[in-house]
Parts: sequence; structure tokens; C-alpha cells
Amino acid sequence: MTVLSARSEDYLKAIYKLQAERKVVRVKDLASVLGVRSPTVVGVISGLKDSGFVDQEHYGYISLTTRGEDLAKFLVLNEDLLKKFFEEILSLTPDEAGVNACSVEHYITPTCRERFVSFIRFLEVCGRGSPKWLDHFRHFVLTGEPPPCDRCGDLLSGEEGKCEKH
Amino acid sequence: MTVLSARSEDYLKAIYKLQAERKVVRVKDLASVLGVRSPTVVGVISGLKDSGFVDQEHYGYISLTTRGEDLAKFLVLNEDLLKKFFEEILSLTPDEAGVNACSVEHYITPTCRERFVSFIRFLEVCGRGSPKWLDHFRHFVLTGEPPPCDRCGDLLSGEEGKCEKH
DNA sequence: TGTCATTGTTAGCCCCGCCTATTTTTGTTA
DNA sequence: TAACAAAAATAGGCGGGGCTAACAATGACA
Repeated sequence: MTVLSARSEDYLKAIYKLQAERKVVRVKDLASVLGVRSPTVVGVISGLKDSGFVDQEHYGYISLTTRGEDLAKFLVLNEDLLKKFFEEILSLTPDEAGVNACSVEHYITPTCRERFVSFIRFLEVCGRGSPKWLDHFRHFVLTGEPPPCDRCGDLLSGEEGKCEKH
Repeated sequence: MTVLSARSEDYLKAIYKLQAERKVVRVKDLASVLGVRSPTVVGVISGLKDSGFVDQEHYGYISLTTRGEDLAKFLVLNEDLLKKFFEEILSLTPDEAGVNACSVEHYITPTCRERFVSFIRFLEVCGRGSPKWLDHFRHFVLTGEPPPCDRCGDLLSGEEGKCEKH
């Protein structure tokens, strides 16, 4: 079981995404989205071909093998998941959430990943969209102040959701 | 403003931590905690000396410059923060939380970091320790089931904290 | 069908972070 | 104080992932 570098995983993800939106993937496209020059792409792709993640004929288009696609799917799934967390929980902009997700994705352990999954699912299953605490948290992020009491509007200082009086 | 590689940051953090617990830091110590050989340490340290983060006399002990200490402090703070999140929110073991924090720390953007800070502070300020939703989430992680209703113990399926009846 | 722009490849270089083998320095101790 | 063990430094090599410059293949079009 070949273990890829973070950078190689980026290439795999990029191929996967390009393939989804553009049908064919060229060296030039990859270079452009990854912010590198063509020869760099050729070098990395050559390694990915050797380890069986990528197919390409000489001077031809780039595509993922079954193996490559399975891995890419998994990686992109994780990335999307993290992006969702950064965007919906931490209220980052879509762009910044994406940047963070893309780089962080490589480095979390499987259990950690599972916990992020659980966190998101918890919100969906048990919070019905946007639970109160999450609204409170967003308020806190924006203003730096504790959220107002549900009943009277005073700032919270007692238990969760409650002010001094309630 | 020199930008350090993730790996160099690891070296800086390691020096900082060793210095805190052991007073003097030797090449050998760093090699041991970072899992590399001495010449590797010598090489990286040499770079950190050039960029003014580290002091060391020939064949002598390693120490941080003021600049190096400031940066290391910042990095370790971020790492601890993330560790706290992984441990207390996602319920990872201390070890696994540490591993994830150490690697993820390098890659999040400043705003993202601030949001993690906010998240932790939110819990402290507004949740008074362990808010209900966090207990519910922990339950969800362990069992995969929605948490029980506060009032009757039925599984939740309505609003947050409420079952069908309540 | 021949020409030429576009694109992919090769060659050859660099830096980083790792290694082993070897040498130098240090400090302890007989 | 001379010898020796331990630790640090140097020399030199390797792979990954960048780069530029030069070259080869492709395909579109006159």
C-alpha cells in the first residue's frame, strides 16, 4: 500500500475535481490550478503513474485509475467535510474554509476525521439545522460578547442560555 | 520576515518545550524527541541560526533567541489550543489530540485559528464548563444514537434537547 | 499537405530534510 | 595530563518537489 505525500494527494484531488467539471485533464490545467509549471506536473504525474493512481498516454490526457479515483474520492470527501465544518461552525468564508480544509485534510488522523464527521452529523440529526448554541456562538464570534438571554435579552452570565435572573 | 517551513517550526517548538522542562537543550535531545538523527538536527538548526531564531556556540547548547522564543511561544500556544479542541470537543485521547494538533497547527490560517480560540472561549464563557449540547454530542459520538430527551429520556427527534413529546 | 503555435517532455539545476560514515571537539577520569 | 567515550560537526548521498531552457509532438489551418 503506497503512501502518498501531501503534495501528491493534492495532485490527485485536483485531477478528480477537474475531471468532474471538464471531462479531460491536461498537464497545463493541473499546472494552472496547482500554481506550478508544467515540468513540475509532469514529474509528479510520472510518480503517480508508477504507483498506479494515474493513467496517461504519451502527450495525452491525464486520468485516474480506479485505484486513483477511489483514493481521490475519499480525499475530496474529507476535504468537503472539513470545509463544511470551517464554514458552518467557525463561520469562515467559503474561500478561506476551502483553503484550510485543503491543507488540513492531509494531516488529521482517521479517528479525528471520524469525529469531525460525527460533529457535522450531530448538528444535522440532533440540531435540526441551526441549534441555539450555534447561533449564540456566531453572535459571540462577531461581537466578542456573550449572547443575549433568550427570555429578557440581558447578556448571559449564568448557565447556558440563561442570564442572572433566569 | 522569514517564513519557516512546517518542519522548522516543529524544531522551534521542540526546543521551546525542552527548554521549559530541562533547562539546557542539546542536539542529541532534539534528535531524540523529533525522531531524527543528529546530523539532520545540525542541518536544520544551522538554518534557524542563520535566520536568527536560535543561538548556539560551536559544540555547545542550543537556545532560542528572543525572536525565536516569541515565535515558539505563539506556535505552542496554537498547538495547545487545537489540542484542547480535539480533546475536549472531539473527545480524542490526549495523545491523539496532541498528534493532530501538532501537525494541523502549521496549516490553518490566522482567522481560522482565531475562530478556534473563540470556540473554546465560548465554551468557557457561555457554557460554564460542559454545556448540554456538548454532553449530547459526546453521547452521540460514543453510541451513534441521538441523545436522550432531558425530560423523559426518549431519543431526540424534535428540536434540540427535545423529544417528540416535549 | 506543410507550417506553426500550443502543449508536453527532457535535461539539468536548486533547496529542503532526511540518511550513513567519518572526523573533530569536549569533558571526564585514570 | 593522556586517553577515551560521548556528543557535535562535516562530507557526501538520496528523493521530493520546485524551477528554466531547450526540444519534440500534436493538431489546426492556410
